[in-house]
Amino acid sequence: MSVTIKDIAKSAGVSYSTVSKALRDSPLVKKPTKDLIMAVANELGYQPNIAARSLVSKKSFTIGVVWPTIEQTVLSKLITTINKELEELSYTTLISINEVKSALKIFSRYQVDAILVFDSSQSIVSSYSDVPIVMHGLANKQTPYPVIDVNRQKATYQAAQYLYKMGHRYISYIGDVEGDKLQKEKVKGFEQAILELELPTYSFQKIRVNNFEQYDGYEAAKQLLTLAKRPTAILTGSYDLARGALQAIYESNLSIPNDISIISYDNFPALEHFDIPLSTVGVPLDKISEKTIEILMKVINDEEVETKIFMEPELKITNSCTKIS
Amino acid sequence: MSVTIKDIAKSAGVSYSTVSKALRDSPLVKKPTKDLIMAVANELGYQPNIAARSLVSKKSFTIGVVWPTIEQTVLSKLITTINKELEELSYTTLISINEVKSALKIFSRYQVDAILVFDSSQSIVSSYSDVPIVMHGLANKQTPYPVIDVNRQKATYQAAQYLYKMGHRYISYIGDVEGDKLQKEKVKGFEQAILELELPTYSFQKIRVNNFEQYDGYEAAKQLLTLAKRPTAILTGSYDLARGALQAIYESNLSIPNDISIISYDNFPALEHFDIPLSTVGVPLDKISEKTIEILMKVINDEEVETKIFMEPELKITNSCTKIS
DNA sequence: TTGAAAGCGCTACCAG
DNA sequence: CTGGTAGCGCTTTCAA
Repeated sequence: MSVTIKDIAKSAGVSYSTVSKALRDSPLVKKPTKDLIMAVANELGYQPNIAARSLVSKKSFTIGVVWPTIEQTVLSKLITTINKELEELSYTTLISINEVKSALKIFSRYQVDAILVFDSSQSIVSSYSDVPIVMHGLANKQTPYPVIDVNRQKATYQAAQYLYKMGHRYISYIGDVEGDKLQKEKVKGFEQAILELELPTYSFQKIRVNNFEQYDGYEAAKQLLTLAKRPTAILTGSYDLARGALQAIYESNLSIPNDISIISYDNFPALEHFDIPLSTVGVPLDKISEKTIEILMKVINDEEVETKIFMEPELKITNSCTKIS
Repeated sequence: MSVTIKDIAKSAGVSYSTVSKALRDSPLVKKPTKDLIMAVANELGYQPNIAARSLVSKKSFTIGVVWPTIEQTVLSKLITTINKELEELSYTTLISINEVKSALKIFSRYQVDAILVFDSSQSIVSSYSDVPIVMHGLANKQTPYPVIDVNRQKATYQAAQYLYKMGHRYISYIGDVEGDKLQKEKVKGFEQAILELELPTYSFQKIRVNNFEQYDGYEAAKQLLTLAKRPTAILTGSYDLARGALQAIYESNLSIPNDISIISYDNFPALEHFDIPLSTVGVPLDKISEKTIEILMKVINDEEVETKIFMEPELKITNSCTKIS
């Protein structure tokens, strides 16, 4: 059997309610008593039983994260960041990779304080019990819980517009053109730019990739670079695709940005270790994470919170883009 | 408040101990009563409180998985598989991405039935409380808990020997030569083959890569293929590296296996969608998963279990290898 | 400042 | 077969 507060009480010669208070650092316990109890607890290797604690206090200081698609590494960075920040707020993060419905059930049974759902499949989430839910995904529907969404369309739109303003007229988009709604939004933004700029559609190009690995970006870019009229600028749908594209460009002995400009969707701080820092557009990872924590804390404390939270992308231009005449 | 068995009892007009029994499908409750209770529970959207349940029954039917390195996608496949199999045994899997020590603390506080640790850093894990631990990693030290290890050295050794037997005398290894112990084991197996075969060391080659992405394999293979005396066979340290290498080979207009043979370390069922199926060596994913579940169930049921479990690699040869004269 | 006691939601045992 | 009741480990009144 593991050691309980009763064991500590016996060992320290106090009542077990005093132990409980001491361990919670209550001001109702005298310093010496507290110290003694702490010492004994330490020595015995005491670990509080969360089950018992949350049973009475109705608080578990735990956030459940529903992440059915661990294969998607993009999220791993965000989840790691969120995990770290929650830890600093003395919250524990537990992750389930089950499908949304069953993961929700698990977490509600565990009486976590809140559930954070990552789900691009946009399935309707009906809440079990009364555990508050926060979701990452598309905020297009009316939901009973807050959804944090990133304005992907605006991001690619912004990037395309910027490239246009810099004089580019042959711009290619590399991304998952036939993908899920999240991906389609990015394509939409690109297309919107075409429309508004009233440019001939042939001057824009979409290259389809099947997934988001570096290699796909490499292949797509290679294909582009052999065109008779090769693009003067490339916009990629993800960081990994950009990495592949960069490689293809270097291999073709083209230089960035003189021969070709490049901007990538995604915005997290891993993007620095290139010869030329990559221009990016998207919501910075730390801002998403910060907002997520903020919303989580709000729902936990029963504060009012909007159900649709759109985050604005930021365009970060570096030397990977240049003006052409 | 969420609904409890007392609410159900009131609604169904029975005692709450009967409800408890009915929900656990006990034979001590008559079918009609059971049906009634089930119906009411369903209607009320009842979710059992795990905290309360495990508090009294000392069983949580939950396995805690410690996975501090989510970035490593190789593991994501294995963990997904294990998760699925545990689900079928009606066990719940909860994942923590915190560092080993703090994750162990969390899970022991949650009174999970067992903790599964994935840790290549080989840090010594001291058990909190009495939750049994099963580890994936290096089984070289004496530990108080079972460690499941894969004989990586034997795997690469086997592969190199096989290639030798097929007449190859110029064999290159692509992998993380300076990596952690897990990676070094693979290198060791390769080197062991060189030694035992008493071949001049120059006929073997190790190409160092920094991480395990497809692109690294691509680059490494490219480098190899431009050598004056290019290898007739390549052994890669991972699936992703192999994919990159394949690409480089195709681009050089070489054909597999006529111009070059290739074997990859890693052994899971994603390897089929190549033009030529890849030869592999390693412990099949499903066998690792199966063994893991077996050990977990044993430690949960307090059965005796060895502390060092070595799994034997399997060499699967396909058309990606051929004999040369 | 400390201790005693109630009770969180549930299981398990015993009585009927 | 069903109901009553003790108690899991803990927090939180209320008394002392």
